[in-house]
Amino acid sequence: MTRKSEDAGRSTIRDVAARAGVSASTVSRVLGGVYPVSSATRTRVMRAVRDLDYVADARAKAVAGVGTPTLAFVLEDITGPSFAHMAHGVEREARRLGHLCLVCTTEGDVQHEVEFVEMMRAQRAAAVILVGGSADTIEYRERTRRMADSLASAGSRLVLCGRPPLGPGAPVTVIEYDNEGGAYALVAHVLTQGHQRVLFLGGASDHTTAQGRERGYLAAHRARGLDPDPALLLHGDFTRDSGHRLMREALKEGLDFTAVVAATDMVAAGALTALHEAGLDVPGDVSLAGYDDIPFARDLHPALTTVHVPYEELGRLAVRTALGRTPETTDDHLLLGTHVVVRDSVGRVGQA
Amino acid sequence: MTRKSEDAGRSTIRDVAARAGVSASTVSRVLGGVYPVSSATRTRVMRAVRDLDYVADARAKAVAGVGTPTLAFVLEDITGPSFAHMAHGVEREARRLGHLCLVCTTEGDVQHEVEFVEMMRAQRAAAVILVGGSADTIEYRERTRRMADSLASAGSRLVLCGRPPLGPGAPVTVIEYDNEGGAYALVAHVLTQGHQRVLFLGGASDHTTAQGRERGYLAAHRARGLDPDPALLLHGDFTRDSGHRLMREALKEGLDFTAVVAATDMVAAGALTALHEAGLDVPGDVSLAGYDDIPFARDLHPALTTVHVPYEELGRLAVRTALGRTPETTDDHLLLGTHVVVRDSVGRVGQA
DNA sequence: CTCCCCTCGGGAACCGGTTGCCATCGTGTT
DNA sequence: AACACGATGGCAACCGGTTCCCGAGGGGAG
Repeated sequence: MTRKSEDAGRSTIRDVAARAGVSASTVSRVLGGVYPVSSATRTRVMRAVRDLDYVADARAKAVAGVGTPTLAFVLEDITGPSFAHMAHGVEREARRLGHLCLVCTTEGDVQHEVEFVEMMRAQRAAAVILVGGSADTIEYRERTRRMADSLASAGSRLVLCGRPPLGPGAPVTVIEYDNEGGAYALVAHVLTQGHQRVLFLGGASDHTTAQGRERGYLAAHRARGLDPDPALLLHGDFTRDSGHRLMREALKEGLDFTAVVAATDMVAAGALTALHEAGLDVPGDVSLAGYDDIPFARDLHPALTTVHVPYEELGRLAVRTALGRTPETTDDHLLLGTHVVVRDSVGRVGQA
Repeated sequence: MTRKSEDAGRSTIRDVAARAGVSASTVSRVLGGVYPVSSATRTRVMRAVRDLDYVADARAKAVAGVGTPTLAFVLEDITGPSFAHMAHGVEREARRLGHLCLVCTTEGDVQHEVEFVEMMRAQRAAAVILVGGSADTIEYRERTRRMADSLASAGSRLVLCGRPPLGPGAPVTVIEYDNEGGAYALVAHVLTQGHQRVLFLGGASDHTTAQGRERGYLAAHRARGLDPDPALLLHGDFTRDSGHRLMREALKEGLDFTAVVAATDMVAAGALTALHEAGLDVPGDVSLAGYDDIPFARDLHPALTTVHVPYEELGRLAVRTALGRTPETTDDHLLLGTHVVVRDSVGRVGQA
C-alpha cells in the first residue's frame, strides 16, 4: 500500500505539501532544486511526489514566468519533401535549445495563417517561423507586416524562412537561400553541354521562389548572349502532377527543345515519367534537370541532376537567429548558398 | 494619436480595464462574449482592447481551465514520406477539432521519447500520439505501459499509431494498419505472375512493421504450397540506402531470383537504382515491388507496384479516437485495411 | 552562558486570467 | 407612487504554481 495510491488524475502542489506535512512553498523549493532544504524534508517531499505521481503543471509555471519556452512554425504542407526537411531542422534546433515546438499547416489558406499567428501571440511563443515560398503581393506584405508588428509588440519575433522579405524596417528575421544563383548555375551547366533550346517548367508566376528560379534561367541565357524563346517558358505549380501535365502538353504541341529544366524535383519527376511515357530516352533524347535535391532525386532513372538546397540548415538557422543565440549575426537577413549536383540526367547534345 | 499607443509588449487585462474605466471582470466578460454587458461598456472595452492591442494570455486561460486544448505527437523523423503523411493527418484533424499541435522528433532515441511524454503530461496535453513502428521488446512494452499509465492518471491518453500494441488492460488506443495482409496480397500478386524465387528486402528483424510484412511474404508462399528459400530473406532497415546496399550485395553474391519485394518504397527505390546500375531491366529481367505507396512510387521507372497504406487517414483517426469524438467506436484497437496498387514494375516471368 | 548568525520553512503576494455572488440602478407594474 | 425584477458590473476567490520576506530554532564563537 506504500507504492502508489494516486487515484484520479492531477494532484496539485498543495496535495503534495499536505502529504509531506510541509507547505507548498517548500515543495516548490525542493522541486526547484536550488534553495537550501534539509535532507530529511527533501526526502519526505520527494516521497510524497512519487506517491502521488506528481508533475507540476507546465501552464501554471509558464504563467508564473518559469515555463518552457515555445516556438511555432507554420508551413503549407508538411508532406512536401523540402518543407519536411525545413521542419526537421526547425524541430531539431528548437529541441536542442530547450523549446517546445508547435506546428500548423495552412494548406495555402492565408486566413489560417493569420489566425494561427494570433494564437501564437496569445501563447507568448518565443518566435513564429513562417516556412515556404509565397506570392509577393502588396497584400502579402501588408498582412505579413501586421503579423510581424503584432508579434514584435508582444515580445515575440516573426521569422520568414524561404519567404519573400518585407520592406525595410519590419521587425522580421529573414532566412533565404539563393534561388536565382542556383538556377543560374544549373542552367549554365545545361547550356555548357551544348543545349540551345531548353524548356523551363516553372511555378506560379507570382511566387517568389518560382520567380527567383526563373530569373536564374533567364540570366544564364543572357550571360551567354542567348535570348530564350518565350514559348519555352511554361508556368504551373510545384507539384509532380504539374510537371507531368506540362511535359505532356509540351510534347503534344511539338515544342522544340533538347533539354528541360524543372522548377523543382517534384516537377522534374512528373516530367520524367511523361517523357518516358512518350518513349523518349533521358538523357539520350532529351536532358532533364530539377531543383531542391530531394532524397529521391538519386533514385529517378536516370539519377537527376539538380540544385542542392540546405533545407535543414535553413530551418536550424531560422530558430537559432530567431532565438538570438548568435549575437555575431546582427544582420536580420541571411542568404544561404546553393550548389548544383551533377548526376546523370543531362547529357551533351547530339550524343546518345 | 488615437490609433495605437501601445509601447512595449503584453498588456494585462487590468491595463485594459483601467483604460476602459471598468473592472477586470467586465473586460473578461466582454471578451468572453456570453455574459450580458451594455453596449456602451462593450464599446469602451473593445476600444481599449484595440488601443492596447491586447490579447489574453493563453497560458493563464489554460490555468483557469478555459484554454485551447493541446495534443502532441511524436515520431522518429518527419522526413520520411509515410511519417510525414501521418503527421499531416494528425495535424489536420487536430486543427479541425480546435486543438493546438505539439510535435517532437526522437531520431530513434528512446530517452527523448520518454522525456517528451513526461513534458506532455506536465502540459496537460489532451493526448499524446506515438507514430511509427518500433521494436516489440519486453522493455518496449514496459516502458510504453508506464507512459500510458502516467498519461492516463493525468487524464490524458496515449495513442499508438502504427505501433505494436501493449498487452491487454493498458490504457491505450491503438490504430494500426494491416501490414501482413498487404504484404500477403502483394506477394500473392507477384507469385501469380509466375515468379518462383522472390527476394525479400526486409527491415530490422525486431521491428513489428517489418515483421508483419515479412509474415505476409511467408504466408503468401505457404498458401501456394511454396517454401521460400531462407537465403532470399534479407534484413536491413527502411531506408533507401539499405535497399541499395542489400540489392548490390544480393547481385554480387549471385543470388537466384526473378522478383524482389521490398519492405518499403524507399527500400525499393534504392534497390531499383542498384538494379539499373547492374544493367538489369525492370521488369524485363527482374520484377520489383514496394510497400507504402509514397507519391514518388509513380515516378520511378518503371512505375512501382506497391501496397497502398492510408497513412493520412491513420493520423486523422488517431486524433479522432483519442479525443473520443467517435463514441460509436468503443473499441480501442483499430486495424485499417491496405490494398495493392498494380503498376508497371512486376511482369510475368519469362516474358520481357 | 549569552549572543549572533546561519539554516530552514511558512505566510502571503503575485503571475494573468475566470467566475460565483451580490449590490446597485433603472424601469415596468399594480 | 411604491414595489419587484431584470440588466449590469464590481469584489473576491480560485486556477496552480513561484518567490519575497520574515520569524523560529540550532549551533558555534566569545
